Amino acid sequence: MTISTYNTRTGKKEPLATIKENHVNLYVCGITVYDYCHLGHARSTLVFDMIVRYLRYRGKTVTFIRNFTDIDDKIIKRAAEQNTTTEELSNRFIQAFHEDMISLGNLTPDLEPKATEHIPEIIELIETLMAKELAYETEGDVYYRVERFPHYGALSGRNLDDMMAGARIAVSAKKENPMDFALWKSSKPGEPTWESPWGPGRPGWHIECSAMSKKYLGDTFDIHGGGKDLIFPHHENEIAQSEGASGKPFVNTWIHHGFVTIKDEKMSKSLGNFLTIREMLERYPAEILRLFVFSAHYRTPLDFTDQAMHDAETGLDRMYSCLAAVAGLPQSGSGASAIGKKDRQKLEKLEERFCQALDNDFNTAQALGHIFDVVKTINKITHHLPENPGQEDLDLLTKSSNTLKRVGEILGILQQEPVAYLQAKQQKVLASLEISPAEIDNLIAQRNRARDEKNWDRADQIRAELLVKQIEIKDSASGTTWQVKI
RNA sequence: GGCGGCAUAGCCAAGUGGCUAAGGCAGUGGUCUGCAAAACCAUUAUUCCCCAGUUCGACUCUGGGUGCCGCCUCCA
Repeated sequence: MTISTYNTRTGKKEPLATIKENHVNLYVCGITVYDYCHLGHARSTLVFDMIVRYLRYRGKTVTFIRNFTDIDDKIIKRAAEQNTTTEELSNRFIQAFHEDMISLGNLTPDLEPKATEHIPEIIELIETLMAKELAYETEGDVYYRVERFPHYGALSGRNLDDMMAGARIAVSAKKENPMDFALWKSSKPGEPTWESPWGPGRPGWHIECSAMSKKYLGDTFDIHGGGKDLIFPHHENEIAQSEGASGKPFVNTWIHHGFVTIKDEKMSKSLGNFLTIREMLERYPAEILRLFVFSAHYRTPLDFTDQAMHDAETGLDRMYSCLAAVAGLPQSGSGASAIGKKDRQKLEKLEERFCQALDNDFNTAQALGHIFDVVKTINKITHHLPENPGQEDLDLLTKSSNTLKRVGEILGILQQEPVAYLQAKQQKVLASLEISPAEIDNLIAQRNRARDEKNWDRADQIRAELLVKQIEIKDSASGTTWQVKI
């Protein structure tokens, strides 16, 4: 089995070929740190978290780099507004980002380089471009000469003439061509600056990714990722910079994920229709958010609704209930096997089917379908298990439950103790209710007395009373149990 | 205007040139129960936006149309 990925560069799904066998060098564009991250950023980190986990699961070693852009116009502006330094501001939001990552349960990249810590590398790269006449200096600014780079626009499928026709580019007298972009910007008084051959200034937006990826991964590496909105101009410009300087191919595989939308509109800072990760996690546990994000393929838009979150939550409860049921089975039995061939196969093939789905361009939606399919099968089996089950069947159920947890780990779900998960959930809701367990037990005792007297009206009345307070009761041969209605 | 993507049941969402069009949520009928709940069983798209073409055969390929979204300015 080979892993195939959709490559933006070629526009096709293709087998993932790496430069070094069984090693993947991955560079993901991180955030510009001037504010809290929203759900769209969360999707980005979750998607690459899953990809890294899966590649490692499939036996590859992965060098995972995600940068911080900690100097740019927005940071300068925001710092001025808050009467602080760009350094303080960016450090504050890097810290916030790290907190968010921990809350989301994401792995930490192997390296999280910052632009401001790579100024010498950036200057060196610009000097190379200057020497090749791919860049020019005007009044302390340095621009990239896009007309000199023959493949400019190849990644995003545009050409310079079309883009100029679009004419949405602010024409600057300093530029030879309106499409030329800044590599180095001269600084205004009061702005953070670094010394350079072109005078005091700071790097442009795109150059740090070229400089840092080169430093840590070399001129050519395996996968470069980010949101679809980075294809143009950010990644296009990175290619122009890196390939212009090195003369070698920059990246073999480009992976771009889709946006999170609200009411089918892109969630973005400029539209103001965003929900920060923090706000989100106050409302829903991270595991539910992960399930929601992975319920759609990473390249399609993902529309956020409370209904969708509710669906994810119900689905997760279903998975944990299934795991809890298996955990509650006896350890041993001496009966005959009762699991049919078809069901047995379904359970045994889970891992294989899960991998097939993820091999196919990380199709998490399909993979989750297989998980639910197995959950359904396990539920069916446990429900029909005879009083003295077969040892073989018990072993298969335990094994399947472990497989569920193992594949769940790739998505960052199902890692809690199932019984504890369900209890914690009950308790959380219970804490917000206006009834104590003692009161509930008291009412159930009263109801059971009524039932013994066959006073069904009274019994039903108590049950209805409890239900109003979100308490559901279950009568069974071994007594009455209750749970919070979720 | 240029470039790209999407359109599958009430909602969400996979998928394939021909075998039953996954799965989740919601709904309905049944088993169980004093009645319920939970769980389980069954059931819910003769059909995949519309039109034309290619093909023995298309939802899947080609062309056209419609609608929605994104990028072209900062953006994950």
